[in-house]
Amino acid sequence: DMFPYPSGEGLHVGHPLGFIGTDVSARFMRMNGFNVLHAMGYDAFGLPAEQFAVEHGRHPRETTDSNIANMRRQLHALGLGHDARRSIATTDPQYYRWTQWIFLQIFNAWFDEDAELAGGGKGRARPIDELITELQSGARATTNDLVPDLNPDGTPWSELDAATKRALIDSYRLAYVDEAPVNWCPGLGTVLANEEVTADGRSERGNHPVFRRPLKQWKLRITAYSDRLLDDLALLDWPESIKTMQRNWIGRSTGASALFSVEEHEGVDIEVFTTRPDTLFGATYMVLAPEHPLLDTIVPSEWPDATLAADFGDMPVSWKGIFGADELPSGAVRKYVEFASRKSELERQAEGRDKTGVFTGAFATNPTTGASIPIFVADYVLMGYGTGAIMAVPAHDQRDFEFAQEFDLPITAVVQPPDAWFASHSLDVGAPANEWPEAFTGDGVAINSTNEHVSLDGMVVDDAKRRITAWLDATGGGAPAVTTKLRDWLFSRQRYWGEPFPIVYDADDNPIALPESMLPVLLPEMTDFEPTILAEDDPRPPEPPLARADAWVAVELDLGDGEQFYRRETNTMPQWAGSCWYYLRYLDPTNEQAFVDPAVEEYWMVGHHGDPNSGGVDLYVGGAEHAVLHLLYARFWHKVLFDLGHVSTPEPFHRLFNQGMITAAAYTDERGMYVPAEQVVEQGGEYTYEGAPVDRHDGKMGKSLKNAVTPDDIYRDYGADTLRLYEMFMGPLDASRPWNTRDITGVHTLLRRFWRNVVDEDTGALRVTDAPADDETRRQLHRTIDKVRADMGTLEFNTAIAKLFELNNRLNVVVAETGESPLEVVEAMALMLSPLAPHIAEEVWSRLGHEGTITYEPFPEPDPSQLVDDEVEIPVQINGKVRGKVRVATGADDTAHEAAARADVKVAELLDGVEIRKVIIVPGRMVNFVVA
RNA sequence: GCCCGGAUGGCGCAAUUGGCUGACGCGAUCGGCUCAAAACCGAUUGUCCGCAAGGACAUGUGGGUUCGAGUCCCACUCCGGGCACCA
Repeated sequence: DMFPYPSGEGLHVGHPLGFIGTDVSARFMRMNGFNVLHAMGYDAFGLPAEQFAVEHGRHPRETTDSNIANMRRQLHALGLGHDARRSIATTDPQYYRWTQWIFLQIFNAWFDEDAELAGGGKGRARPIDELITELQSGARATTNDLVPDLNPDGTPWSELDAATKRALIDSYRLAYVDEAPVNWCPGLGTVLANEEVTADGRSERGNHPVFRRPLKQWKLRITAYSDRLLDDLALLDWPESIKTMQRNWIGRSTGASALFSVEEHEGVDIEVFTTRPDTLFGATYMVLAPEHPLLDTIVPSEWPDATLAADFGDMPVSWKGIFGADELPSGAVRKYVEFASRKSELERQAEGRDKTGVFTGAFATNPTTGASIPIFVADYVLMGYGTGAIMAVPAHDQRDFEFAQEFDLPITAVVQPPDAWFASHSLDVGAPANEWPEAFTGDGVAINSTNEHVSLDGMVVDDAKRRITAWLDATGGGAPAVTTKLRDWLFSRQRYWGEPFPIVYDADDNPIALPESMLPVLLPEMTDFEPTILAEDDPRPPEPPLARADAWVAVELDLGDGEQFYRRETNTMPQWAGSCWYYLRYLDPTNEQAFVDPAVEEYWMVGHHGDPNSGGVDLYVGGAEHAVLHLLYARFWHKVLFDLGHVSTPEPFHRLFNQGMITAAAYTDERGMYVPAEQVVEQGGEYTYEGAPVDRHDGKMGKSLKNAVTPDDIYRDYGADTLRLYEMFMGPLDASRPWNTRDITGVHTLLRRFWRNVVDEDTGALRVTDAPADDETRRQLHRTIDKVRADMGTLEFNTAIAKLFELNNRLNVVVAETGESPLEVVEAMALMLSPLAPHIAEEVWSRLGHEGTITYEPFPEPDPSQLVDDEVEIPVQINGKVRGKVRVATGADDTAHEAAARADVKVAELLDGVEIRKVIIVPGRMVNFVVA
């Protein structure tokens, strides 16, 4: 009858706040009658299987099951094991099958920008068959903005050849093969999505350098959904910071497009996007991205020294680029393009903002001024954003300003900065722009912006934008435009581990979807499944491990045209594919007829949280590190499934809660190297390691900082309940918290004292009485229930636990005085403790004589009559300083409050003989005398 | 550089959302129990002045609004996170 110490085995936990927080809130919700599906993360099973396999030189499939079993043991050790959880193994053939099935839905869909949405707005996915019908019937034009050169003349469908028809349809698909510059990471032997590359140009996993390289890869058309992904954030109960991150990542900008005609090339226009169309008159040159398709067209055979516009005088030598002044334009441009494409993101970063570029030899005409302006190619313009070309307005854009200084290009002010701006730069008011130290990007009045058709002069920026955009629109030289930073999602990886694509290629290299009946496509057994790691400068294309499985790659199938030979797609899907829909599979994990039964899906996903707007998972607890990865990708897949009628809510996760991480003190020596934290000695605020002083700072627990604390010792010495309770008591769940082992004794004491208030440890007998609690204890009990209930609902477990401490402290007093605990208090205590410390609560519950488990008992309800007091103590202030305290009856009027306050001896003394200017009374709160 | 958070005792953190700052826990100090230590139990614990009663000062810094500011406004400092040549 000693205190029970539930424990487990082999525990390694990186950041268990989320697991335990999820479990505690799930238990609480279930006790309140919610239906709870407890889905541990798809890859929450410790090491990702593939990484584990590579580190241990084993086949991933061998390791996954033991990996999951290991995680189960860990969860059990934390007291997280209970029957509501369901799990699915990522190796489950059914899971492969339905992931591939969803991919086929995406592949066989297109985005109709004009289709009405049920909830208002436009643009949704539709089956590709409907597109084909529209094309055949002529209801839809056969030109396609997605790939403009497929059928530029709009030749009718019936006159197109089969190859063009097929290419046209493929270009509409939400999943498509594209040859374009991608993030190539030789260190991992695979390509990566933009979201998986860090700001300093390295892979998020493994921290290897990443290079840009054109490769043929699968992409998903997430950009089609950028408006809805942005707008629907309003429906969600998510942390504002995550919403902001998604907004920034999608990066919608509004502005205008404008056409600049290329001189000497009849009918060739360069389209630019700008958020500052009001500065069009100040465009003194243009820049194309190194990958811009028009480069080939416009570069002349000779440098145009003779034809340079008068403004530029002799062409500066620097314009010919950094590879020698004797190059012809084509050579200079080609070498520059090569130079730019070979640079890694890391090198770009290291070079800072230094502007490089080459003059293409061609000129364009500024549509407002008619001036000839040179066209450059430079890598500060990115092909992936806007149109891959810009009009450069050096006076009002800092990047253009720096480039113009580097290359001696004219800088013309078309917005007048305020006088204060000139003053702050020690310039005379109205000084010409080529004397400025930086571009002026603020608001001001347009100048130098008049031609014979339009004038902006005198207008503020917003008015000028509207005016010039209207003029561009009217003349056909441009239009209002919206651009986003979001790019299509690069979806293929050169790894063994991952779902194979349900795609084969025919003799003409056309991708063909496998029929549903041929799913799942399983990975072949291979002995060598490691990715091909290439040197950074190796020109060979990356080879996926599956390409080496010859017998698997070549297949003979009947796909409608009789038996034919096909070649399987050898890339695999990224880890995100599975995590994009696992929450749906958890609803119905053993279903072999569908990825989820529609009735089951509707039961769990629709409107259980009382908010009809978004639906989806009621509460999703997870880390903020997935803000623009999993949480964006899953929203995208879910919306496609929604559009195609496979799920019934527009969003996957209604309420998102980001748990914090457990950090720990880490120490660095003089060289900045981490030293083992457990061997650091503290003495009088100074920290030393092997006698040498070290610096202390906080960091995420882990191997790299040498500061991991394994909870093994904690649950061995104190039990899993104590560990759970400690982690929930450390502070708010959404904040990262430093681990401090010695703080554990506090919560352990709470459990031990509660246990002793129920059980006599010497005899094992209950010390519980049916007699009612005294009035004060009972009032405190109901107040505690009220507060704990509220705090649990908002996931504020730390303050809920504080209240349980207080109630148990009261119980200590009662037991000390009477030798017994009132049953009503003990039962409520056990119930309130149950989500937080399930083992001890269950044990107490059972000892109290209850048959069933405490897990399904409803959470206690407060008695409202116990929550109100007859009297309340309030402070009496004089000039805002507390000078006394008085008791007033609940609901007393102002007069009674003032009378009570004046009756206080000390207050009366201080008020004696002074002029009272005003009396502020907040009933039930305070009385304040304002005196002279 | 831009966008989010945050800063309260020796420490982790509370504060009914403008109304008694520091709940609860850790640590520390003193005491009890003990041959002794651990465990356990009790008391004290924001700082300063004071024997005490009591008083003054205190929520990163400097201003402001208010009868009253940890909370609201303005300017700044530091810490954490995210983004970053996005036209």
